[in-house]
Amino acid sequence: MEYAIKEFLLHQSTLLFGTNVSEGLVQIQRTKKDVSGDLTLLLFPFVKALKASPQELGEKLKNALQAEFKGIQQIDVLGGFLNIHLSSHYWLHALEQVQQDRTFGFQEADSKPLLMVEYASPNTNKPLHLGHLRNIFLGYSVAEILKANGHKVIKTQIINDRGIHICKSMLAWERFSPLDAKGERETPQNTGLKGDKLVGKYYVEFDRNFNVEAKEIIENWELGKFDTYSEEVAAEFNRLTEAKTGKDEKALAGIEDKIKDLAKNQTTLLRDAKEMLVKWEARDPQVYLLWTTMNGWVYEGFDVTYKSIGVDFDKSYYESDTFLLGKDIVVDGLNKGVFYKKQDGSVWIDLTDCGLDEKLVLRSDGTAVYITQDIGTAVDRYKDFPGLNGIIYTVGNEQDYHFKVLFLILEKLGYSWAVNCSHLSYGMVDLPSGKMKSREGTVVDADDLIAEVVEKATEMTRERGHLEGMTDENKSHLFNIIGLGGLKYYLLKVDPKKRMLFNPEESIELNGNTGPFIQYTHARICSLLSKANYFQQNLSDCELLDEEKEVIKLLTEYPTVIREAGMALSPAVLANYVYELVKSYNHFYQTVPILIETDENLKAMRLAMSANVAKVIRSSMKLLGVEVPERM
RNA sequence: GGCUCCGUAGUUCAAUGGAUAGAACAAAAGUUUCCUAAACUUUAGAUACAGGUUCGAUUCCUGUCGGAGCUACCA
Repeated sequence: MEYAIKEFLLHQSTLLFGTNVSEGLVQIQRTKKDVSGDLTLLLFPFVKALKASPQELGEKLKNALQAEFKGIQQIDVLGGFLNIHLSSHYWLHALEQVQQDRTFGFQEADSKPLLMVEYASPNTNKPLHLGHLRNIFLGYSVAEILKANGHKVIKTQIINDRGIHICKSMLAWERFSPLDAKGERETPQNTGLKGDKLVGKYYVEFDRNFNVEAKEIIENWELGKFDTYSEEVAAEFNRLTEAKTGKDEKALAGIEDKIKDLAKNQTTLLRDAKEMLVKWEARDPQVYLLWTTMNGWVYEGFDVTYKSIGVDFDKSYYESDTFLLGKDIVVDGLNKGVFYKKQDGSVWIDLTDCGLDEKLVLRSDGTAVYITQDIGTAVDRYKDFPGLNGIIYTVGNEQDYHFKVLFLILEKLGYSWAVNCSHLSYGMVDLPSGKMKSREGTVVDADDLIAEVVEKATEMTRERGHLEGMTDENKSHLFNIIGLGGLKYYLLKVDPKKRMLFNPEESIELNGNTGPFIQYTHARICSLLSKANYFQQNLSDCELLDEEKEVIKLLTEYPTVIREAGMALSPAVLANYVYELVKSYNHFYQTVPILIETDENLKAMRLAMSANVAKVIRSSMKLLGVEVPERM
């Protein structure tokens, strides 16, 4: 309708206004909530272009539109707004269309180019935490939304399974893990610990011992024991004395940090970890075995977590396979003149013409840096998946700059697909106590959190749910989807780009703008439909109440919402939509009788409407990765 | 220092440059002879500050103040 009116105005513009109007002037939008009407045409843009008063214009357009469109029941001219009321007949027809469309809101599958969505991207030295959960839910949901928009999508993760941090937990396990009666060190089997938790424990253990050792070194330095004293340390201590006498507290803290860093570099633990990394790179059999064993534990642990939250990947990439990639591309780029070499042999790209800095792409010793690898992996992925038309990287916004640089480099190297790559950048998750810091132990563990929300859901559902006759298996599935649904919805309803606050109490709330609230409405509709023995049938003409029109109006917006969510890569758009739909349905449910309605036509229509609300709830929540129950 | 992002009710979040800035939570008051009260209905409460562009600004521009991030031959 919106489109038809626009076309009409454009085609008839000479007749109506006496002159041509450009497309941008015709602005039609949904009528604001507390104003009566369905569509609103803005008159302001014409006022300026045509030098006519809004009233005058409004009346003229009102008559023309009413004569042209049968679906228009009434038009109000209110200030600069022309509010169009559409007829019951029109809305009934719209509902019928929603009803008949089995994949309502979705575009034809595989009608759009192949995309890759990368998300999760864990390290194998630590278990997953709350920040990963936002990342994972977001990436998964965006992949689903893109599919709904007709794209073919490959879901992928890149696992950071190598590097000094991995060696740290390996070393700590070798050094500090106690031996059991059989002379074995701790394993997931003999401790019952989840593999990722066990490895994470030793990463922490490394850090603890390493700090102790660094502290001892500093104490020795302070005592004047100079055996490991370098000139640099001596210089820092001199500065420290100066700062102390000058009482410059800011400088003092800086110098102390610097000394700490120097001490850390002197520790045998770090030295040994570095040595281990060198051995790993040389494929030392013993180190390699330890590495594959411990990583294996971690993957088993991750799989448990992934399974519990219902996400999966079509392909996993491992940094141990990809960390050498990209060097040949750099050489290529050097020849093409995209990069340049400095005197020490390091390779750079000059991005100052794009308002950025110069950026290192290869170290002076010829080894790769992070971005080298990223260039290599991106190119590699296009080889793995012919026809790939873009990669979406779900990575925190602290890497905004990195991705800006990466995409620019790819573009400069002449890869045409670089323009289709995008960084799905999301904000940090803060706790009420402030930032999550692994060092301070304020990280919220993913498994713990999931267990907690499910437990809470169990408790609440036992209290007020309708569980009669359900098997234990069904019950535990229900508790699971309520708890998880609440958590997912809580993390997804906020605009991904924005930093958000995670309030543990709110995340398990059941009232208000929450997952369970939406799930509840779905369950209630299912119950209603089963009591009515509902089956789909054609609708007869009838007069609609405002409450009914409101709901149908929202239903018809679903396809647009999916498109918008896809363009913005934002599940939040969908979450806000489904919440609005549910609110307006609940209002209807509370005000208008359904089962006890005596007019069969009306009753049938209300049931049909309810069924389609349930359908859209199911569909949109699925795009968020949230299951909805039929009873709760 | 340079660059980027963010400042909306007590709190957490909404609002393609459009009407009286929406919700939720918390607070106060109500609604079960009726379809699941995990619901619904009321009440009270906000655009950091100062300019500018515009018929019209929470939205765009400039400045101030406040917060966060990036600015590694780390990943």
